[in-house]
Amino acid sequence: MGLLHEKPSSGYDLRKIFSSTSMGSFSDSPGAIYPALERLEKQGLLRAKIEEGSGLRRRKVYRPTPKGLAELKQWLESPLTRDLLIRSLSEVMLRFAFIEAVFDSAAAIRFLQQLKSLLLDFIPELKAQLDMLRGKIPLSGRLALECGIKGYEAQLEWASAGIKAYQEEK
Amino acid sequence: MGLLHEKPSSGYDLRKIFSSTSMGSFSDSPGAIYPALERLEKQGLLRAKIEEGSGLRRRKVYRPTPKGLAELKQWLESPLTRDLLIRSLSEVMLRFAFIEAVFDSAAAIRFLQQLKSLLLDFIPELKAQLDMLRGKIPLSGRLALECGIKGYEAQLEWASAGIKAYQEEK
DNA sequence: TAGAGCATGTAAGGCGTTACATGATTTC
DNA sequence: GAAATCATGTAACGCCTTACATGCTCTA
Repeated sequence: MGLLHEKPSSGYDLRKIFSSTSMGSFSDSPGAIYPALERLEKQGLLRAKIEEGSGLRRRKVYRPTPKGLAELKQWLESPLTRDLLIRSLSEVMLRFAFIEAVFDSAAAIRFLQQLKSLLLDFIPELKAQLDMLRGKIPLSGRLALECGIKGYEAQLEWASAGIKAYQEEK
Repeated sequence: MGLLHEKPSSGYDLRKIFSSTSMGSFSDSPGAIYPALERLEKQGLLRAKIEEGSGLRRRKVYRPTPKGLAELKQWLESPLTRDLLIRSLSEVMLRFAFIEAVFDSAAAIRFLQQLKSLLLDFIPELKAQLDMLRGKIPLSGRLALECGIKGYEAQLEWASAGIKAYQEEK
């Protein structure tokens, strides 16, 4: 939906995008894409338009309906939760990637600030867990937890830098 | 399989583990776990033993068969690829988490070294991509790519620190 | 004896995967 | 005219999700 809002496209276009860039690892298989587009059309979130003109074979170009755009906006605006951060960082980044095109840079800043405060709460808790576990678990377990913490710290720095970058842009 | 090698368990035990710790986000639903255990048993990778003794209700405790352990080892030993790193960091960390229990700390060091050399190749390429894209894509797109790079850099540092930690342990 | 927790399971529906099928158009 | 590429689809199969079902055991 985000991609189609930026540029109305056919299933084949989406396949090319998914197979060339490793977009959060979406499937580029036709058996996934075409039925999914049909489902979204049936739900009234997308509308297809058949293009014939340009000498090539017919293409079905999809674009979001007003209802679809509303759903997309709702998804982008839904509050970030710790749960989402743990289970699906890729979804968080996907939302960030589309937020500027659907709203504006102010919305992107708000998103980054939300992410930042979530991380500022979360990281100390993880460190506390790590301290409690010290000595009780094998080295590999401790290291794995540390890897997670380092990753979140890197994200925190990144979010701060991102906020600055947006503010300097203006 | 990794969990069952560390400690033979029932489906209920696994559900508790998956719901309490957020283990790479495995599903704790009975409709996922019980059929999966049955499939693995049918494939000859697990063997179930019914425990009755301790006054509680019957429990089916699963443990890997020799064939299952061999498969587990093969999975843990299969070479790390860039593709896996991009698509499923959680699988990489899962493998690391079990490698010490199934093999030994020397294997864990080898794993970290493999990860390190993969990252040393990969990070400069990502940076080159970022440079090429500079000015051509919206700020949010550039930032998203930067977030990925920072994450990989954090992992690289972590892997180096991990190797040191193992060497000091000895 | 009612309820909470232990423990295993089943059924319907949804969606992704792999693999195959089809036909149009461009290129050599 | 053969092969590659464009472009859309279908079918079988597998697995997960949600929700429901079952029955045992311990505690109040």
